[in-house]
Amino acid sequence: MRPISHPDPNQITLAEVLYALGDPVRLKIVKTIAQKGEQACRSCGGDEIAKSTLSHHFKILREAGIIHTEKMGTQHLNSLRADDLEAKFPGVLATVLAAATDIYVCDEE
Amino acid sequence: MRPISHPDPNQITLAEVLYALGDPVRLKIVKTIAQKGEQACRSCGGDEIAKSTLSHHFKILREAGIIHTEKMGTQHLNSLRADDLEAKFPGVLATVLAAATDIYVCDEE
DNA sequence: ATTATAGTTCCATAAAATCGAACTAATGAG
DNA sequence: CTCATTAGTTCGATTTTATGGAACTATAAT
Repeated sequence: MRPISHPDPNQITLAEVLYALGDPVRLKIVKTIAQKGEQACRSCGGDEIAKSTLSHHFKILREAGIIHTEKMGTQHLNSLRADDLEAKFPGVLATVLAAATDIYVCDEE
Repeated sequence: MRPISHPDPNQITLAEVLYALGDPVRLKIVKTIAQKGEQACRSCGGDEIAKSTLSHHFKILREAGIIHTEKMGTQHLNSLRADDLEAKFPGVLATVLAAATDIYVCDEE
């Protein structure tokens, strides 16, 4: 297992951020973290989606600079890089989250 | 050539909009229309990109509900559906456009 | 030590993007 | 009217990306 790497703020591009947000599953993950705080990967996705696919979605979000992933025991805690994003692309994450009314937050414990 | 169809406002989804915006070429097209008004397809894309690919990008934008395409003689005029988008997802398009400082507008005549 | 949990990685398949070439539709020149 | 031009679309082939199952790694708990 390779170490978890995150892009520097100056490596984050708008197109990549929007692309990462442009998927219902990832939008749901982001909204869940925004509303409920740090989340483990498994707490998003329900049973509908394969573990490997979920892992892939988190990778896309991480590489786009949207989330920060930290190892915590057996699980990975994911948080939003809200400050970095706000500094680079003011208002984008906030308006997107506000507009995501049709996306339901994950309800795992 | 099939007639040009556009989604109703109620068919427009946030994920699809963000996905459509999540590509440098399409972001450039949208920014160009926003800044310079209605544009023909060929006026965006320069020489780097194949005609068929450009056509595909316009289709993605159209199907996502971001642009409206109207036939005008031999060319197609594309305009932003800014009002529809603002009504559905307030602030999203505006903040994205404001954040797209690294995207250069097309300079064709 | 063994078992369980959380993720990742690998591999094969399915879906989407890209581009060249052939096509369609409207315009304009002769 | 016919022929050529311009603007886009559509088609088919190739490349890229997504998805999910199976095997693997790492930490924790019993």
